[in-house]
Amino acid sequence: MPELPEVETVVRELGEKIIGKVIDKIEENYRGTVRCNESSLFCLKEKEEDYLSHDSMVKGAKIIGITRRGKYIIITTDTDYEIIVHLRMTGKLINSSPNDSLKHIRALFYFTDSTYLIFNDPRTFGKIYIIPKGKTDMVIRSLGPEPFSQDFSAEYLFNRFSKMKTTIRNALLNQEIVAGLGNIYVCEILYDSGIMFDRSVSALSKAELKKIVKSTREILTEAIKCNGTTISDFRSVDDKTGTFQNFLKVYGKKTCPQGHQISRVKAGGRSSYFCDKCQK
DNA sequence: CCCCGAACCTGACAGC
DNA sequence: TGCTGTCAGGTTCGGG
Repeated sequence: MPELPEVETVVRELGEKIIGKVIDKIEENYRGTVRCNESSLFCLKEKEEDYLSHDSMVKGAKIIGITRRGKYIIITTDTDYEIIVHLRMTGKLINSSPNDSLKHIRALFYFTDSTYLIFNDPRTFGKIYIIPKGKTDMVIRSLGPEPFSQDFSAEYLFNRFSKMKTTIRNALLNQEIVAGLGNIYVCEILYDSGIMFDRSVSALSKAELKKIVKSTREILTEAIKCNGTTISDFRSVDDKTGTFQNFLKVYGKKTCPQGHQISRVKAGGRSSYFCDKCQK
């Protein structure tokens, strides 16, 4: 469930359920999922000597808030620590008891009221970070502006793009430029903007950048209303699915709404879908 | 310094 | 049926 609208949906739904609960412990079922050592927080593979017990950091912590920054979920507590979750490709937070349908539980929150929060993640890319308050910036420091903030504007993009030599697709996927976009929404945004994915950023006009900013906000707004996009659903019983996949115009499609053939190329290691008639 | 491909993993699916 | 190859919503690392 990985791009901004999906993360936003998780945050909204989870907030109602877990705020006020007190953590008894967080169990790690797959080594490296729960990170609390600052020196190895972001390492792809946690080294044996970096492993640190987090038991004392979370025991008795009361959850007082849950918010989002980019694709990161930030759970605040009444202790000196915050819990930050990144779902990566296949991570899911599920507010239910462990059961046989959840075959890839990588971490498990035990609450004092005998309920659970399950972190299920087949591909094991997802991570849970336990970080002292105030050091949260370590995780999030490099993120660009939120798409809905004033800071994300045509003017901003124009300034940043002037020094960059990459494509608009790669730039929008870069979380340091703007936080929260992923492959699906970038494809949709560029189609809606009428801009070809491989255009060089420094060659884009202010009018085109304005269109990108507008399309980004419109598409994300609609997707959030739909509770996000659900693709290739190997989902479990009680995690709800989004419906924005019904409104996708190019991602995973054969033809665009104008009836033109959709093309697909590998770019930056992943598929880019586009219409060469609608996008220039 | 910037950029891209590989790496980190498991599962689904198409084709033979 | 069972094998092989490809693909998947993300980020980090290392080589060019």
